Amino acid sequence: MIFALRPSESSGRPTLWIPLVRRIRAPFKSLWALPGGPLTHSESLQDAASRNLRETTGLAPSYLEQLYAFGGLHRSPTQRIVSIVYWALVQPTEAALADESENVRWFRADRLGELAFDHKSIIDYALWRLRNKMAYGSIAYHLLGEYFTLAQVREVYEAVLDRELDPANFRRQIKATPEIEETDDYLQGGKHRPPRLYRFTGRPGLDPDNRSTP
Amino acid sequence: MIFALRPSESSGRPTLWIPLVRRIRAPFKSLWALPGGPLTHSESLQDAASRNLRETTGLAPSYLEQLYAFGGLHRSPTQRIVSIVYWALVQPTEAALADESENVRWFRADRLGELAFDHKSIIDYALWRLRNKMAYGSIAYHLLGEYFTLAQVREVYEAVLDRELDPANFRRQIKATPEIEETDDYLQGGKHRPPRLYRFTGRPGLDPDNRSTP
DNA sequence: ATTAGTTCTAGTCAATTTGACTATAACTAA
DNA sequence: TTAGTTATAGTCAAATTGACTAGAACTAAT
Repeated sequence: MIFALRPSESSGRPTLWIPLVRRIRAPFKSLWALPGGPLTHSESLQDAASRNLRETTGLAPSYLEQLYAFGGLHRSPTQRIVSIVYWALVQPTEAALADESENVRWFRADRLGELAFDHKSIIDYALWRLRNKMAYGSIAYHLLGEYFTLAQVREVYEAVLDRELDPANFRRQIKATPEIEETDDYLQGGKHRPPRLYRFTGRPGLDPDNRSTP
Repeated sequence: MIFALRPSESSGRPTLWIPLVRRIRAPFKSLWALPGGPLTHSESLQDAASRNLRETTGLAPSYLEQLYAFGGLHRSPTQRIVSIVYWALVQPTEAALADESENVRWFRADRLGELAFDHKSIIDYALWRLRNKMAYGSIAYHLLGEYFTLAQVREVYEAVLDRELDPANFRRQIKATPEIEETDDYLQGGKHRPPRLYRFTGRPGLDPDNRSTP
């Protein structure tokens, strides 16, 4: 499952979106579902997740982490399926490259209708995890490009946590984290005072199993 | 994998221990390994973890949570194995019931020799997660019995975080959490002033997949 | 050119939390 | 009765947080 920022149609402020694929066969034919597919014998879990994302949506996300292994008995009406779910955060430039078609479309993460299987509850769990990671951790930057303004970081927090934050206090906290590096550049072209650009220098926080194909 | 508190042989203070089973066949014959076994078609992941624990160690832990799904290509020299690992915290009364034998023995979690497969690194990852959960969250109480003193809680924190904590300040923080309930009883039989007993009223924090066999 | 409007940014100040420490209460063992 | 030890409450300064003020720096309208 993939999270990316896109401007909301109504307010224009950035909100969370995820791409879904339409099922073309039973069960749940023509319902929307998370992209995915089987694990082969010659790839690690993470490699399989990457490959499935690429094949279904064309995306190659920079941040990919294991979410959870779902293995309830009745997740699929036809057979017993164990899904080891990965989640990705993609930067706006990456997200723009996603193939969109009749059977692949982006949806607002907080406005989903009925989905195939238990995918709705999987997404709800991922949203909960995302909010938790955001509260303590440096994950927001993977939804932004290499350079960003502090106001953009704040908008990410506001979108995910769904509440407004005081700009001055937020800036003070972010500037106190050593992983955020001030650059000498400013974002030009805005309507008001040009904000300074910053850069994230931290590392993604590797998964324990991340040693992919050696 | 199972964590329990036991007094250290040297200092007598409580430390983390885990039970391991000796492998009786190749690969890694006669090395110690985490208990585990295959998933059958008719049980959820959590049920399978419970059953495997019961069959190998006789334990029925009250706290059981998914740790991570390990799926690297070379975890086993003979075949490709995906392990969905669960971890449990057991109370001292439960831990005392564990079958110990020639092929099942308890080890100090921080003093392990060579283990079968990648089980050493799995345990290291679990220890890291345990420390993280301990720092923010109410997980320590699952290593204690129903009633406990604040000094016992502090000893759990000290064992897991591996540093000493100021008794007075620790007490202040714990007493500020609403999930800790003061009782009218005191622990008798100690050598000094009898400490008050407390009770944990919070819930285990359910897994997303916890709806076991319906 | 001036002004109004907006965002960016730095700073103040009180309230809250944290860390280090002191003091007293309550028990056991000598 | 006293010494020793743990339990518990409290103090105080340092650090952090939340609410707020104010000036700086830009664009767009007049």
